[in-house]
Amino acid sequence: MARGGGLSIDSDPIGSFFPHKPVVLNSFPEDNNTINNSSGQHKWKLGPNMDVTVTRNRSPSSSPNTNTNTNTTSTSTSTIPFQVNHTSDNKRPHIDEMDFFPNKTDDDHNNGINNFASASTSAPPSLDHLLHTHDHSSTPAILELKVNTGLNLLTTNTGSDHSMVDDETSTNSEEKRAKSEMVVLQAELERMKVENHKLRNMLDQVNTNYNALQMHLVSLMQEQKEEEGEQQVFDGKLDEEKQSGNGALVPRQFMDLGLASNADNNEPSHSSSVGRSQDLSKSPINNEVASKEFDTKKNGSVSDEGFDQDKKEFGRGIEREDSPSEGIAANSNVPKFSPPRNVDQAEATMRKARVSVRARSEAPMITDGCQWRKYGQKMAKGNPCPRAYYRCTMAAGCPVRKQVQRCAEDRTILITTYEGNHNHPLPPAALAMAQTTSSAARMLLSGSMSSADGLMNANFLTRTLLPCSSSMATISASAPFPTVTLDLTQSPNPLQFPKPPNQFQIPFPGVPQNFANSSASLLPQIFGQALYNQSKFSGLQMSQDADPSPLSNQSQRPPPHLADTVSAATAAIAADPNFTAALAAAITSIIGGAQPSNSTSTNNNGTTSNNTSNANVTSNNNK
DNA sequence: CGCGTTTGACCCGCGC
DNA sequence: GCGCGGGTCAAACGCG
Repeated sequence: MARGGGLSIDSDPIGSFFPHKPVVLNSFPEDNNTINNSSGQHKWKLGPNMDVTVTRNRSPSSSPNTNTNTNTTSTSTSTIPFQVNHTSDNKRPHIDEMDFFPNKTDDDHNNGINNFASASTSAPPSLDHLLHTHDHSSTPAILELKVNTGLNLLTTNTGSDHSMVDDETSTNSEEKRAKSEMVVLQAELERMKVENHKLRNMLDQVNTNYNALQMHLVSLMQEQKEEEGEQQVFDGKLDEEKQSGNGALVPRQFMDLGLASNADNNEPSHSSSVGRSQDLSKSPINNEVASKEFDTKKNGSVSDEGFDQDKKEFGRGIEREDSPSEGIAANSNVPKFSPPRNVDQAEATMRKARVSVRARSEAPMITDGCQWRKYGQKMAKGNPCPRAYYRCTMAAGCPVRKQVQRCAEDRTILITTYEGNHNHPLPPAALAMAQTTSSAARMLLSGSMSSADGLMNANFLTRTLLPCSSSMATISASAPFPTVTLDLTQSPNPLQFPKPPNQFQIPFPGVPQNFANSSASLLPQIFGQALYNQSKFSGLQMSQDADPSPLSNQSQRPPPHLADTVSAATAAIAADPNFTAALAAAITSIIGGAQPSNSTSTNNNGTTSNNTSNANVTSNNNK
């Protein structure tokens, strides 16, 4: 292939791999997906068409249930069949026994009660689990539960009764002793039943409260986001004028795949960096420290325990200039509840967090409202489709990058992986995707704190987002890059709405335009809100609620009808047989704009954003 | 000529 | 130490 050439016919290998051939749906394409499957993963079914994969950066020994994946990976893979009852929030779903707190550190143990509190706040199912697994109490949380149940008292009583019985055995018959024991055991059983009943009631109440709060918060978020979006559309030109006039950036909205609460967003000089020294040299306003320099200094300058290990653990590419004292806690107005070490770990995790969006599209790239410049392309192992690397060019030195690759199994699926934090305001057209990915990243952070959280988050996500439809979230906190995958490719119910097996669905023929528009506008918000909401609930994220991100700045307003919104969205999803195609197009349409692709897929309803950079459509379109 | 893409080379981390 | 794979660089190149 000849070099260069912006519009050469064969300049887009990614697009060229689109086969226009039959696609097998619902075959759990992640099995061979190089992005989702790059390392050890936990997979489980969350529903009829609901597969969630959790991959965690842990030592191989931390995964007790190890199955070999189809791909040869360096980390172990665990598959956990996991059925979740979506129909009842207050009913106890039967969850197979899992270790929600594997490999807890002493610090975690010391905060067991807090963990338990956060767990109960973020995901009620964990309580169910605790109830089921209290016999295996290896964590303070479970021990605490035991104490509350009064089981210890029962045990004591049993012991004393035993002694009484033993005293009587010298004078009474063996039968009397047996009877006494039986009475004691029956009494104990009754007590346990009462305790169990109480606990169940407590659980129900907690669930109820949780759901109420959950809905309330999501509704608040929803309302606020809508308001904010309008406000930003309105203010867009003003901000631009300010920037051009004063030369000072007025942060309006940042796409934040990292810690949104970090003040980095307001100070690009403190933003996390995925760039390298060469990039920095090109960027006059970029204050990022070159990664190589950092690498040479890090051992000396970074004394925080565990950080170096984190660097190794997450592989190369963790480039942060912030001292460990900076970041979440330092920039947060909320006191830290977690040990600094955990914060650092989480921070390192977030700085590496990636959000991957899987969507069906023939277009070479999803138009997400940002401007991207392609800087590389590589053949990735296990995927005949090349992976393209793009860098955000909306602002000099913006560290955000994305990778675009087609799924090996289903080349109609375009996998876009975002990494890094924008150091510049985003156009309104980019907000939807930015907020979605940002929220997903936050969720990933919360999920990365422990595998338990990951499970709970995924569970929460599916329960909250789409209680009656397919799962779209994959948590892949894998080494080296923890990733949240938003899977927009699966139809909600393949049995109800079987896809035409041999064709790629063009989004809008046959799809009511209003659906395309409505669902397109709803889904990213739902994703973002739910994900964000989830993250706010969980563990470490609780300690950084002083989130400077626009989402967190939202004023508290009366809760609107979020339930209506969600239900409307899910209904729309469920009602549309072309769900996946429409959804793929939805993203492109909602975020901005004109999909310049000349392909037959996506969004061509002419919805263009007048203020968007519609970037990316480049020569890659054809191929 | 500027801008963006292409693509081989290079760097780095990791596993053996 | 070596090879592999992911990620990035930057010169070459084409288009407008």
